[in-house]
Amino acid sequence: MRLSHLLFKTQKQAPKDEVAINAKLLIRANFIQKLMAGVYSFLPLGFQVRERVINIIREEMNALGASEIIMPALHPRSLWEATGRWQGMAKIMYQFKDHSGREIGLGPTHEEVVAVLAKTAISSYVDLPKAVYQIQTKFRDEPRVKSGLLRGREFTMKDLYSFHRDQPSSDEFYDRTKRAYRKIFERCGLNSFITEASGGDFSKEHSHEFMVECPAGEDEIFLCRLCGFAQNKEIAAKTKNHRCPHCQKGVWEKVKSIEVGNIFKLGTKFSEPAQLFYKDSKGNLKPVIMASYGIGVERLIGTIVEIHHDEKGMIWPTSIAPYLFYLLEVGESSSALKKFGEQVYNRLEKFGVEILYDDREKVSAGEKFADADLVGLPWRLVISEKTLVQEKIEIKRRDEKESRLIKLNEIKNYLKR
RNA sequence: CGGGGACUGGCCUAAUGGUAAGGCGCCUCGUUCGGGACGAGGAAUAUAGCAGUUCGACUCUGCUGUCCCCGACCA
Repeated sequence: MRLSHLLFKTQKQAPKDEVAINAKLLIRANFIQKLMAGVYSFLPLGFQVRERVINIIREEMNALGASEIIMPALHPRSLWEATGRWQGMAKIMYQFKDHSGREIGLGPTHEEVVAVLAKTAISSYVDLPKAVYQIQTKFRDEPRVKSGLLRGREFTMKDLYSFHRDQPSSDEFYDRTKRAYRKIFERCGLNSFITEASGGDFSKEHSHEFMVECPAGEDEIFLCRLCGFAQNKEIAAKTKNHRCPHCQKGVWEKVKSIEVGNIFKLGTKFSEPAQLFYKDSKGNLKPVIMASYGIGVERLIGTIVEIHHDEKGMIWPTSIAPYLFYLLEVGESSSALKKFGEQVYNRLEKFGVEILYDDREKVSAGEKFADADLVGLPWRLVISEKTLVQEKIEIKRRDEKESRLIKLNEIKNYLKR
C-alpha cells in the first residue's frame, strides 16, 4: 500500500483535551477520529488493526466449534419485557419510538435475541450443545464515556452464546472458552489474568473477567503473581498478611487493570423467559442451560496501545500491525534513489509482502522517520544513497535501536506474523 | 447522576476590557535532503451558542451546549 493512497495525515500535537494515551496516539496517527464522546470512526490504518484483531478472535471462536452469525441491533421492546430488562437496562439502553410509535431499543447485548433465535434450532437433547457468536456493533448509553477507546457508547463486541443440556456440559465449554480467551489476548500481545467477579444479575456464581494490568485501567483487582489467582475488588477476599487466599504463598497485590473480556454462566435466566426448552431422552421438557462470553474489540485495541507504545508512538505487535513494513527513502530525492525505492516497493508488493510505502514527495526524512515511529509498524525499511550503492536496504525493528543492511531477498526472513 | 476544568481556523497556542496574532498544517516559488529543514509569498467558514453589563467583550456575569477529568454507575 502506498501512503499517498491512504487517508493519511498525522498530527504533531494531540487535541489538548485528550488525556488517554490510546486516544492521543491513535488520533495523532490518524487511525481513528472522534465523532462524539465515545463514538469513533476507524480510518484505513485503524481499520486494518481492527480487522486483524477480529480475525484472531474469529479463528479462536471457530476453533471452539462455535459458528458465526449476525443479529440485529434494532430490538423490539416486547422481547426485553419478557426478561424484565426493558426497565432493568433502561438507563444504559438507547430506547425510542419509530414512526409508527413502536418502541425500539438498540441492543446493548444479545441474550434475549439469541434465545429466541435458538428456539427454532433447539428442540431436543440431540441438538445440544451448540454455540454461536457474532462480531457486531453494540450501543450503550454509558453514564460516563472515558479514556479514548476504553469505554465508548458505540462499539464492536464479539459475543458468544453457548447452549447446553446440563451444567457439566456448560462448565466444560466455559473452561474451554476461558482458555480460548487467554489465547486471543496473548495473540494480541497482552498478558491477561482470569479474575473472579460477581455474577451480577445473571448468576449467584462467580463470573470471570479477563484483566490486563495497566495503569490506565479503570478497575482494580487483587492478584497473586505466583499462582495467577485474581479477584476483582468487589469480591476480593480479605487476607491476613496480604497473602494470596488461593495458594497462601504469593503476595495478594492490588493492581489497576483493564477488563478486556468477561464470561458468564447464565443458567436458565434467559432460556426460561424465552421458553427455550428441549426434550431430554426420557421425553421431559427442560430449560436449556446458557452461558455468554464477551470481548470488546475497540477496548482491546485501546488496551494494546496502552501497553505497547513509547514516547514516539505506537509499537504494534506483529500479529495485528496494519502492515509489517514501513518503507521510506531518505536523502536527496535523486531519480536513481526514487527509482530504487519504487523498484523495491513494487517487487515486495508483487510478492504479497505487507508493506506500507511512504511515497510522499516533498516530505523531509525527519518527518518520515517520525511518522514511521508514530504509526509503529514492526519493521522499518530505509533506502538511501548508502544502501543504493550496495543494492541493499536497511531494516530496523520498531522497538530496537540497531538497524542493519540486508539484501532484498532476505526480506523473506521477516515475513512472519 | 454529583463535583471540577476547558472551549480562539483542521491541530496547538497568544491577545485579560480597546485593530483577533503566531506556530503546525494547507497553496505557490526557490533552496535543502539520515530524525518533525530553510527563505519568500499566499489563503482561510476561528473567539461554542444565546442573553446581559459596557462607549467598547476572546476577556466580566448568567443560561445553554460540547469535550475532558474525578466520583457514582458499569449485563
